[in-house]
Amino acid sequence: MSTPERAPAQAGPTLRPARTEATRHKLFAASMEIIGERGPHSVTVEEIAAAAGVSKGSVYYNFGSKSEMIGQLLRFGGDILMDRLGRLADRPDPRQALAAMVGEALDFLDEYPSFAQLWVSEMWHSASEWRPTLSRMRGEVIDLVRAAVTRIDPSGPDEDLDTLATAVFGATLALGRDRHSFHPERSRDACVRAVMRSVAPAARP
Amino acid sequence: MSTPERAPAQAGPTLRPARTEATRHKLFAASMEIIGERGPHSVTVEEIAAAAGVSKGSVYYNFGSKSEMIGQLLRFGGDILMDRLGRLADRPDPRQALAAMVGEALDFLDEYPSFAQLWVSEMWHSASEWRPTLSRMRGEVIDLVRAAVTRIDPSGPDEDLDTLATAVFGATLALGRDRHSFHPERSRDACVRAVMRSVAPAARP
Amino acid sequence: MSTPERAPAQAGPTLRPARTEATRHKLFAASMEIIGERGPHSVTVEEIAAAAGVSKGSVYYNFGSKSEMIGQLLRFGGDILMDRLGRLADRPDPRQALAAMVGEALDFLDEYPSFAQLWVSEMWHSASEWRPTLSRMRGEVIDLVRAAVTRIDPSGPDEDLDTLATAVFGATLALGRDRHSFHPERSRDACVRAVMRSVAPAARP
Amino acid sequence: MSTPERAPAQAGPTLRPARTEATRHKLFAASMEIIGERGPHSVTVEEIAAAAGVSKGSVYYNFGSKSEMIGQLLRFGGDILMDRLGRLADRPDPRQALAAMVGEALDFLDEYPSFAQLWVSEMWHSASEWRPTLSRMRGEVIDLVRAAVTRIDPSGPDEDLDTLATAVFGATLALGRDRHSFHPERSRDACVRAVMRSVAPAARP
DNA sequence: CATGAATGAGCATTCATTCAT
DNA sequence: AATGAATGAATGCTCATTCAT
Repeated sequence: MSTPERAPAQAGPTLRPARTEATRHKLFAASMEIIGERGPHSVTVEEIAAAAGVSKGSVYYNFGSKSEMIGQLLRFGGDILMDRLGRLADRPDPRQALAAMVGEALDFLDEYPSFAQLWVSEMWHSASEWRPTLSRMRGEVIDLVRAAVTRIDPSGPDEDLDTLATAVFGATLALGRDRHSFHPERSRDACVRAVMRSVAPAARP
Repeated sequence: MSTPERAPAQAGPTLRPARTEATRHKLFAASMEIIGERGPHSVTVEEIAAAAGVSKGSVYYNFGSKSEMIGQLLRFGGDILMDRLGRLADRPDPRQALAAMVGEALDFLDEYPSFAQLWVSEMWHSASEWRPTLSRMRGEVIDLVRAAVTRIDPSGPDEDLDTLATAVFGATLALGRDRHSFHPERSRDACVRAVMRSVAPAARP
Repeated sequence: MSTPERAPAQAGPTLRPARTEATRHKLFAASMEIIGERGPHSVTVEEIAAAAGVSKGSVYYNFGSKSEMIGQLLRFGGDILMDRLGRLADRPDPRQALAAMVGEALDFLDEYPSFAQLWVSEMWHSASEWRPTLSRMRGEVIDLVRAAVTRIDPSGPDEDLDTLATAVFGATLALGRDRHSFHPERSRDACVRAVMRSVAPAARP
Repeated sequence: MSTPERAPAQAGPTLRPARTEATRHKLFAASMEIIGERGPHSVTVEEIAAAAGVSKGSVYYNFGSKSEMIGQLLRFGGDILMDRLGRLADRPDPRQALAAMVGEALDFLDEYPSFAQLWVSEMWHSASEWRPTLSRMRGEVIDLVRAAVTRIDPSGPDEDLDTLATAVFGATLALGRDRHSFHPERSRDACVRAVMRSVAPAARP
């Protein structure tokens, strides 16, 4: 809204927007660091600004409000995740593709624990200020997982595929957060194996 | 802390504690209703008191602080869940036992959506005020699930059983919340089936 | 709005409302003192609270907002003025009645200079937050003046009586403020005489 | 203060000052428009700059501060009024001269309602930032009116003439603002007549 | 001359908590 | 056992002002 659009990269005029962009990234980085750990309500704008090395006023100049800033942070993080998962979706072997995606998701949850925590906390909040963004993010990830799951076993009704994708998603999310909070010793591979059991080849009776 | 212990149910002296107990339950009920929807930080003590039909002072008389009140609310809800899951743990068929527990958990998440949301939001919060309670609750549920999972397939290392239990737990939680927020039409059975795939009989190659 | 209604004056239950009433009056008195002199925007809630000897929170407990408090202050002051003018309206001699009202108004402007300043500043502000209150106050005073003017000389169209009443009102207001700001030496009588010239007996040619 | 003095109108060097002058007038026009309506404190420098189509920095380059800018605006408006009234002062018939001035003043208040509002709001403010300017403006106008009034009826002490001039001034101001805010239908002539009653020929008993 | 990103002191408002009744 | 008026520390936000370009 109050976010000025950048001019195309050129000499001279580019310098100012670059300054804005730098401030914004510093704020994203600082927010990622501290918001998730303590929750969006417990972290003050002043803390975020200080952590980013800018003034409180800069937050408002660049984002307009604390809420809007967190909203853009969510989009920012969601784009990173989608980008990383998207690269793995078209591996030839469908089971390997899903395993790679689960592993990548675990890595992401590991690298951005604060973002992950924020996401889990807010995703199913019916009254979250960031519902639209959160809802879209969830949808995109679920779609990606369902596509991978469908390639493994296309039989069965669509609803079941969606349900299974949600189960895979939830298991991965829980394992990722659990590794951070309660079981840092648990290996990435063990987690991937546990999740992949739900798409194991069916037993032939 | 400042919560006075009730005298054993007797005539006369019992009347006052009964009044206290009533106030307490009204507060639990009102909190469950609104805290989960809007988050513990966004809800004020005044709102909770108003929703319960008591005065703000009553909250402090009965619980000592907002934080302590939410802590007791968490224990209250956790006890209900553990009680309901515990009854199903010793069914003869291990697979049926786990399926029953997953189903029961889904029912619980459905009946207490606000509690469920509060739990998901706070469980992996490293700086949550209610970490000890939350941590214990998570541990108890995971233990129950791991026991059920172990009865189905005791082979493999302990860590893998724990990991699998966590995956089952996460999948169930995600499906329960998702039914509330995004897919109210999804059937309980479909969710149970999806979760149970991770403990499906292994394929014989 | 958030202003709790007082119980009828009785022993016991009356104490609490009395406390509220006392706080409110202290705040009115303090506001009268400082808001007019420096303008509503330049005075902070903290200053008002400090001047009244209460805490900042009390302002919000009792009035809900700074704006609402000033609105009630305007009503409070307007009621005093109307009450004082109203008592003089029915004097037998119409010219004496108007002169008394002008004099009383000058006294009022003298006793409550801050209220007077606030009134002059905001009365014709098209975007004032207190437009409705201000508009009603102006209407009531003008009505009173017009009635007095009409008793002196009922001839002529209604519009002219209204216009004349406004002229009398404006002249009185200006003289009252001018005495405060620029001419403290100017006598009350001289002011009344100047205003009364506009309702002087017409010359017989 | 930081306002650079313009070079005398010459070719070449005049271009830049012309640009400055244009910016300045755009800012005066925009300020007149919005400051009166919403009050000097409620309007931000950003809004004024945006309304004038210049940058915020330009305001500071041209005026040094918001306060100084409003001060110059007041002088600007005051000069226009004095200029217009001054032209009418020496009409042969003294009563016609005053009537013409009152009418002209009403026209001015009509054409510059925002300036008028700002003036009324601040003129009697004991702590106004623009006291000196405001005080001088008031003095000049009152002097003009008193001169006109004196020509009509030179008898009586000086104080009474001053008082009468203030009454005429106040009545005119109130009628002018009232026409803008509450009675747009009221005719200019009716207002002039009402004001002129205070200098009507005295009745011969 | 002009711009606009950045600043930080200042302010209205919120809300958990206290305590006299 | 309960109440509600009062508190004040904490916080989101505003806005006049600065300055590098």
